[in-house]
Amino acid sequence: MTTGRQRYDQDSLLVVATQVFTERGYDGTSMEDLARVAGITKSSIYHHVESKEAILRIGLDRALDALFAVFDEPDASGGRAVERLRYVVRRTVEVLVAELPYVTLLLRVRGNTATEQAALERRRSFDRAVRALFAEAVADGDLRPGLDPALTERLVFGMINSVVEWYRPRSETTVDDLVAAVLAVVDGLRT
Amino acid sequence: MTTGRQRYDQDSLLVVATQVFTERGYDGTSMEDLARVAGITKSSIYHHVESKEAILRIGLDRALDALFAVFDEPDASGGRAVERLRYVVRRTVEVLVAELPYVTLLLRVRGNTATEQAALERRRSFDRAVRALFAEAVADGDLRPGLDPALTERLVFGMINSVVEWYRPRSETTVDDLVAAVLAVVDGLRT
DNA sequence: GTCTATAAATTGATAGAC
DNA sequence: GTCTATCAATTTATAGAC
Repeated sequence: MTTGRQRYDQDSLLVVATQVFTERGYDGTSMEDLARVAGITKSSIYHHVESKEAILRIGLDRALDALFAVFDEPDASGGRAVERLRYVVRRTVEVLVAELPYVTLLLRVRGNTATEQAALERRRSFDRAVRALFAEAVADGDLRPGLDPALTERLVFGMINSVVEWYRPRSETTVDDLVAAVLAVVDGLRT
Repeated sequence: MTTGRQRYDQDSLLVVATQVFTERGYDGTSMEDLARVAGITKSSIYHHVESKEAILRIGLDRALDALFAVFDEPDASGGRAVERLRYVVRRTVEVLVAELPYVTLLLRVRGNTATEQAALERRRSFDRAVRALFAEAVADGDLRPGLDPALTERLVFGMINSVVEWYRPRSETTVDDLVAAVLAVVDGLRT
């Protein structure tokens, strides 16, 4: 809390807006709600952003960019799919926590607008990439035989995504605890 | 599709309304949207239900009643917590699929109204009961030592709940496939 | 059980002053 | 960068006829 009245630019406004969208839902938040929380008027908000939907788009892109960046990271897995998979799982959890409000926003999108539909398509693209890793790890014989790669990917990443529903930074559970618990589940699927 | 015009009572209207709420979100659905999909006017809807929020309440109660009923079911687990836990996991997945639209509605509630807050409180109560089972199973030495019961419960039931995001009856994946895949993950945590 | 008509409030967004 | 004032459209809900 700084002394004196808050003054906004697009970035600082995005922080507040994403927070409110995450708490009440995008559709459940009116521009008036947003203005009240931000401590400015609706008009002032429109000075920084084109529309309510534009705020959503910026927030969603931030989450998606961060998630996709994981795939461009080099890792020391030595080419084994199951190790690459563990790396992607670990980093996805870390990104999810680091960008918690934005990833939460992303995971709650329903596809009601073109902006939301575009975000959902990028999400599906991410899932497909992870699914390929599961399939490869099963083919390598590193995950239990008979395990359905697509189904398992949905369950494991559904589990990871569910973290946004309860995890709060500064709680007793550290990110490393979280990563360890998630990897414990994944390792339970190994041969 | 029956011949002739659809005529509604509260139950048949609830089916349509829950479907639309689930697709677009409760806040993202207007009574006009609902009327259009149902093929009747807004006024007609108010003949069957008191308010938009009342529809939500009925749907949420249906999901919560079905989930809590699992705990009242007798099972042949012989008193061992880990077996009781497997039973609850299996039945929760089955109930989730059987009452898919209502459970989906429940899992998307944000707490914006008193109705939603009451539903969230009942959900937390369900989670506490499951968490106790995890704790007991760890204490019995039937789940990996060092495993955090509360954290693991959140991850496992987050995984289960995530099923509403993609599972559709009549798909290739049967309920039994789904239950088997979820139990495979749980069994990976056993000693 | 459904309709037309309408009310009262809220919504996303703009004009223009400071 | 923020404000007051305002708009047009939409929203939840009601009155009363058939």
